[in-house]
Amino acid sequence: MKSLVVLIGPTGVGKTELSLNLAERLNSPVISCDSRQLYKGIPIGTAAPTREQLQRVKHYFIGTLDLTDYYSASQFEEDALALISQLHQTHNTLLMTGGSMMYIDAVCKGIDEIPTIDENLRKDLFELYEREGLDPIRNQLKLLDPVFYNQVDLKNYKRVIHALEVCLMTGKPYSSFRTGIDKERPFNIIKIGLKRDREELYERINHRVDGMMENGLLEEVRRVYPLKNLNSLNTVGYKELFRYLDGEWDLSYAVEKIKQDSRIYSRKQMTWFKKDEKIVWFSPSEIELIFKHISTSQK
RNA sequence: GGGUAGUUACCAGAGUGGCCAAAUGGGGCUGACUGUAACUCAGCUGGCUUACGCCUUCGGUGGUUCGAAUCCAUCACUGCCCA
Repeated sequence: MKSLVVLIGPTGVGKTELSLNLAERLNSPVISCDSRQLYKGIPIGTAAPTREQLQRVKHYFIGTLDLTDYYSASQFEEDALALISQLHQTHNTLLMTGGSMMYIDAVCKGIDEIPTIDENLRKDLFELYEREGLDPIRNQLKLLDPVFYNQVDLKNYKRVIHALEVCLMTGKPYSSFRTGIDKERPFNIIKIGLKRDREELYERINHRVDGMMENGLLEEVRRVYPLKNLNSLNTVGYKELFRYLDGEWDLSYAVEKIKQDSRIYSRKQMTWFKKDEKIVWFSPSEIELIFKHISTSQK
């Protein structure tokens, strides 16, 4: 049976460095599972692997998309499964790593088949929302999909709009696409979680942000500033510095906000991961111990 | 030394006699989340309690009052102005 080892953890916990060690031991490339490192041109703020790290181990899904490209968890599911299947021909065990919760689940559990939404329809609905608020959208959804209407958080405009998009696009209720059934994968999945004390994690995040600034994050943000409204740049590290460039915030405040938003993001990740009972959690020292055992048993 | 404004929960800041455990914002915490997900959204945030509720708070102390964060006296501290 082929396997996929998935290294999971919140932002800043140290996945990248550990993934290199693991990949070398497993003799596997690294399949990145990060919804932002996927994009070209934003390596500093997304803490993408460095050039040296990329040379050390072959990586997939790093810097492969343009910021203007449309992408989604569902597409990642498709792309990742195709890659995994191909790599499994030559590798028994593969390593995937990343913190994008939904992308991980898309690969491990699958996402229901839903047609991709037409760009214009999405735009029209969003404009309707901006113009008249959520009420007309809610009302249409209530008509077209009363089941989902009763399930959604009706204040969450993204979920509400998306559900309506699907209804209008397909002529069927959104809820009819939602099976809630996990897909079977033709390989064994091992989930390893890297954990750290919150205080330590926060410290690492804060330091990492300072390091990003020293490494030219502001320049990187300036370069993509003209594209600031793209979803790909609705991202911690960018949205805050955009506000600095807009003249709304001063620089030190924006940097503090990056740290704060990163901490919040790491917490949201943990909330999501906590529900996943398949994850086996290790602290860095426990991982070190395991590595030591592996290396002695190999001698 | 004189005058004046102030001292409210983690922070900022409303509240000027009962409807006050005390608006609001920030921060913090907890959670939801199957196609734009580093998105988007929600709840909690004095203590005990599942809850009804009870208890301790609005700089300190002492008063007035049926009743005080709110009124009075006094002490302490802080800002500003004058010496």
